[in-house]
Amino acid sequence: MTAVNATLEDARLDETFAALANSTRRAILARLAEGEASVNDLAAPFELTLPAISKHIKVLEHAGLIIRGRRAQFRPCTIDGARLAELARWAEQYRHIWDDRFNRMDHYVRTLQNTPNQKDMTDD
Amino acid sequence: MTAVNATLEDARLDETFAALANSTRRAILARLAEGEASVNDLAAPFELTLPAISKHIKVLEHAGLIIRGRRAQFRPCTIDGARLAELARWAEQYRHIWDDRFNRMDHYVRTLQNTPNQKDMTDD
DNA sequence: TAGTTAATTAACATATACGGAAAGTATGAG
DNA sequence: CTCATACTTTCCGTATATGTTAATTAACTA
Repeated sequence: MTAVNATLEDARLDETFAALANSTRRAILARLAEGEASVNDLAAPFELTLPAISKHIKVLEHAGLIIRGRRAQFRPCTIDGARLAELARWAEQYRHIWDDRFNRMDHYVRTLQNTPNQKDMTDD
Repeated sequence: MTAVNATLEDARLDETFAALANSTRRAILARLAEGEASVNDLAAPFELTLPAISKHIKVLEHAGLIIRGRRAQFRPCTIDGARLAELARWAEQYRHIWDDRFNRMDHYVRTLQNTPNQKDMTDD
């Protein structure tokens, strides 16, 4: 049930992960973490053409990772943390896999659940 | 300089994010967080064919998110937390963007340093 | 108005992703 | 050896991603 139906959050995570699966876009995001920047500002460090950067920015915007403004002929970009927060929460859900302290706690909880003092396991 | 050269970690993050940019693969990972499973076990909840699942598993394995064993004709899959930890660390780097407490601290530090957050864009 | 700057869109080439069907491999069981 | 089970690989179609160059739009500037 849960595994076959794609939820709204699934679709959003698809887009977030896909947007971040490119080092140019991650570098753009890193730059925007230091503050607002124009498309030309963002393009400067790269060996790519402006249209290429423009498209990367479009991907980041569509994924909700950045917000775009207007000032004269400039389209200033700002980072938006909401999707990054969602991503961090997603990763945190696996903390017990990679964090030894949580790993031990997880094992402790499992041990408690297997104690024959509980009613709910229908073992026979 | 930093922005144009792709590092080893960049390539690894590319692969990690790309592997996770698919809800089927994330669901497989979620299942494996509960413990080891065979390919058929993993395929059961989906409406996809076995070859499709097999390929998804291959992507997860190549991205280093899971490890595969051998037991008779079974190829049991296990989750590996290293890349997820790397991902969590990557996201944490942006915590000051989305966490208000850190945001205020960030602002306080900037104020102390008297460092302007933005470049001058000749507003008037 | 003509020109400059900022950025996007269009058209195109190439590569990769994702899915199915069919065939192939590997191990265990009779 | 033969069959069943558990997967993987190959082939193929379709869709999306990433980059280029050339053309276009939008807004300021002289």
